[in-house]
Amino acid sequence: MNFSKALINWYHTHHRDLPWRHTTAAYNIWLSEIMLQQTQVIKVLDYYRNFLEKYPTVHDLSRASEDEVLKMWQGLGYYSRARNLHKTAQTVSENNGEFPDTYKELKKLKGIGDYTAAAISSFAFGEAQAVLDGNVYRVLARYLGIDLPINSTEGVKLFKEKAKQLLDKDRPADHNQAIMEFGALHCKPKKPKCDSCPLQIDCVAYQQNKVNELPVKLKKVKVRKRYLNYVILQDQKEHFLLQKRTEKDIWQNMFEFPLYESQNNLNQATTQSFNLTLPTENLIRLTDQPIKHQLTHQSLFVHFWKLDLSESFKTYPNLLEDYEVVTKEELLDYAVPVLIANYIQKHFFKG
DNA sequence: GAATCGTGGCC
DNA sequence: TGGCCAAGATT
Repeated sequence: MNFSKALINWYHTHHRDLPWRHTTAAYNIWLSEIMLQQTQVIKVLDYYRNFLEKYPTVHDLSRASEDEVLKMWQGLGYYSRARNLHKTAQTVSENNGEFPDTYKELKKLKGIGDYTAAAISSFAFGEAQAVLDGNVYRVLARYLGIDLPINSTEGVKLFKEKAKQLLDKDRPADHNQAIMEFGALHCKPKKPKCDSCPLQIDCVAYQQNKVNELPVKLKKVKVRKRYLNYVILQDQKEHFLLQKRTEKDIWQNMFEFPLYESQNNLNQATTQSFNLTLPTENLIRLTDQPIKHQLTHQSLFVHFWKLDLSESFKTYPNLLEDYEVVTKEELLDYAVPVLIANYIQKHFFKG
């Protein structure tokens, strides 16, 4: 039995029942694939359901505001996906709501790269394009015994060739689903189930006892440390200040409290530290130890501070130009990083 | 083309 | 615990 047939046979017996596998609608497939990028299936389920409920069609999504889409995406991470999703929804909506039906045209849309174009074109339109995601890299590296780093230029080129060669061009959708599911459930990163593997006999890594050494991946993660200070500014009317992150940085277009980024952990601060045009007053630090928040390339050490004004924010009109003034309840309507969402919950709603 | 973009679970 | 990993794309 050849590679693809063995995988498809395995898939018929072992695949998970996932909601986006019950449809060939390009909109649904696209939505699920964007969400699944660098994200585990289990985490996507709720978001996928919520999005489809709120935005049944691509037109509904296109008419939403980016702020609302980001709020819906909150917690899923890699927020550029949400911004690109929104942008592509508008592009497609203007095209009568019809997605391009070829790999080549799909790739022109924001947020759709090699993998996603292959996934949509094969799942929704039956085009013979081989997907190449983390699962496929792992399965192919082991099955073929390839030790070229999967994230090197040469490696990517070779794996693309191999994936294309092995694709069952008569059943591209089944083949793609099968190889990814097989990688996710059977040929796992750790403790792969080689003992019951349908590919065991032909698997180079298994035969050479190199399963745990493949795939090879270059690690080049230099993590930088950042020290963030957020001040929870409350006025006499129990209003709070938020601002939108607009720089090309983490959490672009999401909201946060007034921020002062320092060079080290801060023991004391004033309103001047935060560039706030208020009478200089010392702030009270709410956090004893900084909250550590780990991103892929950054370690964040975050302190929260507070200052209760005895006046209204309206006393300081220039503040209103730079910040959103919101009530405690309205804080929950803004898309904020998980770190801040957690602190809001803890500080305002659980004591 | 290397660097960058979140978050949570796992061991 | 800290590094690795998860249906990658963009610049």
